[in-house]
Amino acid sequence: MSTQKTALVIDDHPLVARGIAAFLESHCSFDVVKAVSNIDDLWNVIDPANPPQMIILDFWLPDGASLPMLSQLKIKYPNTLILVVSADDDIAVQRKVQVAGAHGFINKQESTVIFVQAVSNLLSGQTWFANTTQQKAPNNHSRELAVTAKELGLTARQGEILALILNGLPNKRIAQKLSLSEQTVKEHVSGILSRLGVSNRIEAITKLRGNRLE
Amino acid sequence: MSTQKTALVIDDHPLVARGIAAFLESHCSFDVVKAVSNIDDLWNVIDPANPPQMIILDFWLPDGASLPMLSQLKIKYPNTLILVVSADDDIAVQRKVQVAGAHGFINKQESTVIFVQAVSNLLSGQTWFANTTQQKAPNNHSRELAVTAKELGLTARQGEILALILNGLPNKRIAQKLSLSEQTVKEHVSGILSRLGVSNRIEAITKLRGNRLE
DNA sequence: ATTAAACCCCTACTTCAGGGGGGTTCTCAA
DNA sequence: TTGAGAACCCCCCTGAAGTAGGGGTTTAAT
Repeated sequence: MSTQKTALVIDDHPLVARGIAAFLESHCSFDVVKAVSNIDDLWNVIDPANPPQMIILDFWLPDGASLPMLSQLKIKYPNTLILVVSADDDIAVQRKVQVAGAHGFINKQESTVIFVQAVSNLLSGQTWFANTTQQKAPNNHSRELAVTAKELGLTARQGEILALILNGLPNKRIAQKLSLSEQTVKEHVSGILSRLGVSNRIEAITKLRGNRLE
Repeated sequence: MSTQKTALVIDDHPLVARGIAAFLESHCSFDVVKAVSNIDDLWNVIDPANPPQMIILDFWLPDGASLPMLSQLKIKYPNTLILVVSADDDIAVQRKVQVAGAHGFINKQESTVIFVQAVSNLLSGQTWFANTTQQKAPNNHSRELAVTAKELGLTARQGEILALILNGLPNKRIAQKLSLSEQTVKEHVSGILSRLGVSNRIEAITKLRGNRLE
């Protein structure tokens, strides 16, 4: 139980909070994800002796309460990762939460795959903030639920193999289908797994569950 | 598959859409809940021969596209229930969607319990609008569904373990979680696999993808 | 009282998955 | 020209997954 990975979602819309929590539980390797919609509830839900590994915080809480709350969270639970989500893509908002000490900022319009990547980045000790110079391009082109190999940072071959993995094929059958040696398939699989930040194909499947590839 | 109960969630924020979909799958009696974030995708996702029982539609889509879309949906799929959700509680919004033919309207700030009630009301043929001539029928039939119950020939323990398998947990962690020996878990896994007619857990996951265990 | 089924544990054993070494080509860019 | 990256192949090794034996308990039904 000391190894329980827990997270907490704060959003003033209960349905959204519960929904994101459910998503995190099924896609991001958390054991328990709680959801709160009321700012007062927040402090009751957190166990001071065992704070969550990560808090997903909606930026647009009533009365602009999110930034002060962020500061309080940083003080009380300095080891908790804080990922701020927002519905608007004003770069000023990101800068605000960044200086306030959040570990990551992500737009609600981002695809779920990007969201999963952001979460795993934070979990591995990195941060997640949009680069103000580039960005923009990838997600405007619609089709949010369909994921391309490029969006995942995969090569064409890797994307091809990932599609077969997601269909449940073992390496041997992938090799037959693509006329490759099984060893070569393993190489590609290893590349895919490390790129996705998972440790085996099952995690890859459950992580990308609900998304179509290509 | 003709008895599959499906729903569709439309929200321009992918995470919210997927989150609500996950919530519906786990808390309402739907077998499959799809999520789309792009208006163009909507028409591709719907199978005209087998439209979803219910569509959850975010009111604040870009360019005010929700009302025209609502009308189109009513024409093409008159039997599909439409529940509109919105972040603001302007009564005028509700009136608009009501005259446009929606079966229900609910605020995102409502508790999840209310949301579940609204969904089951619609499913039972009633409507759900605030402030009008309707009363909150308190849980007329609480058929807590059977989304994908163990009634696929699995014992209680097997269902419990299958749920963990579908979340991507390896045998060792399943054993820890249930305080069992790893070997015992393997026994149950073997039982599950032969019962489901698959040869390994990956096939089980891909076979049951989209279904949620209780 | 006996049987059956669900549950639990053990020792093997085989196969697969994934990581670690080696390599080889080919292409593209500095 | 050199170098980097992608795609391909091979061998070895660890560990997980799954099967097949062997035990055992409890509970419910016959």
